[in-house]
Amino acid sequence: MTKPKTRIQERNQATILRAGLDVFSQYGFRGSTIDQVAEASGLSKPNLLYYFPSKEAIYTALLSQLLVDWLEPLKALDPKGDPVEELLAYAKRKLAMSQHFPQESRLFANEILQGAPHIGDVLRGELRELVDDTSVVIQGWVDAGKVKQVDPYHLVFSIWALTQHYADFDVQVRAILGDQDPFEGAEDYIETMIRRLLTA
Amino acid sequence: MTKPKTRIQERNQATILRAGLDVFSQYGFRGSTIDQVAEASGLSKPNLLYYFPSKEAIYTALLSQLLVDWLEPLKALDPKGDPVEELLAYAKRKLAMSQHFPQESRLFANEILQGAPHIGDVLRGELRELVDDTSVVIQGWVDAGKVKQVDPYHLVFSIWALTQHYADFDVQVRAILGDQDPFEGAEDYIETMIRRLLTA
DNA sequence: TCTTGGTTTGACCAAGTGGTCAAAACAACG
DNA sequence: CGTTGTTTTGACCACTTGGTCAAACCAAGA
Repeated sequence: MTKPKTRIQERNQATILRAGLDVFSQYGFRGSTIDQVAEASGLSKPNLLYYFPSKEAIYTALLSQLLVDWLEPLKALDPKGDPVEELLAYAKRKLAMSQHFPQESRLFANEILQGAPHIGDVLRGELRELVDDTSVVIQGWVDAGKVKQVDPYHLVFSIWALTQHYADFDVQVRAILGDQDPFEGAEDYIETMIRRLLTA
Repeated sequence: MTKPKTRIQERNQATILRAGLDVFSQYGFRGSTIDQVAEASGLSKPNLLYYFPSKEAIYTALLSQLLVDWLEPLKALDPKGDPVEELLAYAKRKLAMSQHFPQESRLFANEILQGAPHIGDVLRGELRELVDDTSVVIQGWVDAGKVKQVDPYHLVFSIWALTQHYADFDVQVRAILGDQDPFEGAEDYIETMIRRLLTA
């Protein structure tokens, strides 16, 4: 059994994780320093290392929490629901995550860009199984004639790509759109794209 | 006038840039070290610094070359061509770049993820103008009824997202697809997606 | 009050970092 | 061969980095 945490522990660990997310999501694991995280969290470096044993511990704590949130929406896809609406709901949920938790998206992107050294196993294990299962469901919809012919795997990839792009490439998107909010247009666009892709 | 380069300079600078691409594309600017680049290029660190004055000089040299290659395909879009075929050709070209030059794509992704500190000006300047121009062309096609109603900006974003995803998230895509080559399915999928989006 | 256990910090360390420099090694040409 | 300009390197430096540690601080209960 794990020992109960004091309120101070609870608060400081949360503070550190938030600060770590700020820093790691921007610079990646190697490009970030403990001092940056300490600075961002308002704690001294030794104090920070009192709550987490190492830089890596902060990073992996963030990543494992992230993976839970990340896989959850795909699990929520209901095989018995209306195919197009289910996939649309999934895409919208992913887009909302890009809008409201862009740092999580960028943290993930950084990890993948660097070759997924910390989560390669999860990708080849849990994630792969989950996408395999989802693909079976989608293929079922295709075979039943409920949606047009489409490769299930690449469909999933495309939803990821389209939605995460607005978080990961936020700077670029805003540089081009200027003052305009990207996410309004994005939601309509993605809905249109998916509907035209899947319905006759 | 710039002084002519010797053959050795030519060769070593090219070697260094290739090595720099390997390293920077994986770890980003801050996460990479001169020693890594030196190691990867087979040169000693002082020797490397004989050809480039600093780590940043290598990085910016790579970035500026990259930006040229990056913007070029969009410029090649022909307003007088067939709309769907033009956009398909653009997407395919971008996908081919993801396939054959994934490191360039990841270098760019890293730079953007970190907030584009070195190329923010280019994004807000040259890139924005280019996309503005392209959007006018696409909107013209829409108004002329040559393609279905679609937001030109988000259409461009979606082509970027779909194609670059296969380079930037290569590890993840391959973790899910296993031995299967991602790019075969990707090309068909993207073509289908764009056709269904744009044609009745 | 004193004690106890969690909390915070200044000082420190070894390794890694970007970068310099003088000297050595080399290439090319008269 | 000797000279001259280019290339390469070992040694070095100041600073940063991840991490340690003993000591100080503090909160709460006996």
